[in-house]
Amino acid sequence: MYLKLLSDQFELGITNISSEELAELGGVNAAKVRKDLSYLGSYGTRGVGYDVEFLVFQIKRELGLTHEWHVVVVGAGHLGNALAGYGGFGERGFPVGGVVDVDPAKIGTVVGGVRVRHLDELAAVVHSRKISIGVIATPAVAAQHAADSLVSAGITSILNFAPTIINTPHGISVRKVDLAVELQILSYHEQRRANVREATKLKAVPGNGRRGASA
Amino acid sequence: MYLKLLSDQFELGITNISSEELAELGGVNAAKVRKDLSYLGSYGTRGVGYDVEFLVFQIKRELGLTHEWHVVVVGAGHLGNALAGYGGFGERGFPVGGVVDVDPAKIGTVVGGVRVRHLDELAAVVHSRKISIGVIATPAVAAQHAADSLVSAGITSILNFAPTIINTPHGISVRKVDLAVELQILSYHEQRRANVREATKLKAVPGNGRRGASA
DNA sequence: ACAGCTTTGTGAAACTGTGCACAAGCGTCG
DNA sequence: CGACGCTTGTGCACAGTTTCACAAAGCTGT
Ligand SMILES: NC(=O)c1ccc[n+]([C@@H]2O[C@H](COP(=O)([O-])OP(=O)(O)OC[C@H]3O[C@@H](n4cnc5c(N)ncnc54)[C@H](O)[C@@H]3O)[C@@H](O)[C@H]2O)c1
Ligand SMILES: NC(=O)c1ccc[n+]([C@@H]2O[C@H](COP(=O)([O-])OP(=O)(O)OC[C@H]3O[C@@H](n4cnc5c(N)ncnc54)[C@H](O)[C@@H]3O)[C@@H](O)[C@H]2O)c1
Repeated sequence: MYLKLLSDQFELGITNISSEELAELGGVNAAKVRKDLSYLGSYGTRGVGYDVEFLVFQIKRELGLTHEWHVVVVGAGHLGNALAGYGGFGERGFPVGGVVDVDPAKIGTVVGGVRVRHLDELAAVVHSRKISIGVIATPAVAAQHAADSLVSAGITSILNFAPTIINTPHGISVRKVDLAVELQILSYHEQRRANVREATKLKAVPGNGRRGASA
Repeated sequence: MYLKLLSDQFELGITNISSEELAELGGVNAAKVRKDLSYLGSYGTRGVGYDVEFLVFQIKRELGLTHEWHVVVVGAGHLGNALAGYGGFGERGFPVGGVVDVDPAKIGTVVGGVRVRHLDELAAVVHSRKISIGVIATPAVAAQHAADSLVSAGITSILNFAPTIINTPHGISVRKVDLAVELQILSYHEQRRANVREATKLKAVPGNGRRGASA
């Protein structure tokens, strides 16, 4: 978040920023900002603030963003297309270095300037570009297979969009983006707003008379 | 997460589950599972476990998923199309109840069975279906405008895909999905794996000799 | 009816994260 | 060149979360 905010500020011509201002932009506490940034090193100047450009560099260094990370997308369907065709990743340092699928109708088509290749060629795609991050955009049933293929091909980080938990060997980083979960969190808040009266009792008296219903 | 896991288990014909098993599926601690579930009420049976179907119902009730929540998508571009055309939301209780855009070329086209309407008609779309959740899939520069339009139309929850922080009045729930951030987290782990030697010093001696560079 | 086994529900402890408050350090200005 | 104002960096306290550990409770078989 800090990286995004600071990059945006830098674009606007801001060269220096205080923890107070940065906290305001990010909607967090200023002390937290300072503590977070202190993990990078002691790069602020007392009485002045932080040098925006320098801080951007330091955060990028810490996150490993000093060079680009090509990613490979598995599944060239709706989502795979949107992802590959989306320039935003390249801008943020993650160009799409390959797209694979199993559907003969998809193979050979070009999405986002990249030709779709067969899943069997995944290892070749990965090695040719030294790719270490894979994105799963296949249906849920194929997600585990996709993950296994990625791991065999030498991928060590996976971003999973399929709404299923995938199993990977130890040492592989996996992150899951589940849009339905995001919506559920929103619906929970909506629900809460709808009946504030009952909600206040939530933690105090959770069993609200329905106790025996499980019998 | 529990809802998803339990629903999946129920589909597989599992009618009863212990906190131990559920913890295993979710990759968390069994005591945590029990404490989490205890907030819903005391619905387990000692010596036996939890009734899967009943627990699914209880979680749905708590999350406000006893009825469907229609959502409105703002922006009918790549992402808006993928979202509207994606049946997964409807299945999980969030059917797309409307799509709006400002591009005349997009308006009138049909995505995922829904006709794209003009942003000006947002309030009408929202009221006709009693929609309270809006999804922003516009370019970053238009995200704030989209948010303002949603709020004026009466929306109280927003899911934002644009890589920018939006300002909303108090009382509006906002969640942000930033895919670049997910990739950055993965690249951080990759980075760590690449140089474990230096990484061990990270917290102890953060300023590794580059201190003066900001001057 | 009761022993033995299993699993929940939950205090208490351990751990992690957040925020306050202030000394230390830097820049500026008279 | 020293006083003053501003902002960082961090010790400490508080808050929240996770885990442990065990009594309570249900089920099965005798
Ligand atoms: N479309 C969305 O907006 C959206 C949103 C959230 C989550 N998702 C999830 O993303 C995934 C993809 O969604 P989609 O709408 O793009 O689906 P889709 O059906 O349009 O595309 C899936 C693609 O995966 C390919 N595929 C199938 N098995 C494969 C395998 N073993 N290896 C490689 N490729 C394989 C198919 O040929 C197809 O091209 C799904 O799991 C979905 O739940 C999609
Ligand atoms: N495509 C992806 O895979 C992807 C991934 C992550 C994030 N995003 C983000 O999602 C957003 C949309 O991406 P996209 O690829 O679909 O872009 P896109 O350009 O394909 O679509 C944007 C759509 O929004 C419409 N629009 C513009 N201003 C509007 C306004 N004020 N009100 C309503 N509609 C408006 C445009 O007419 C267009 O149809 C962007 O902010 C992007 O950063 C996209």
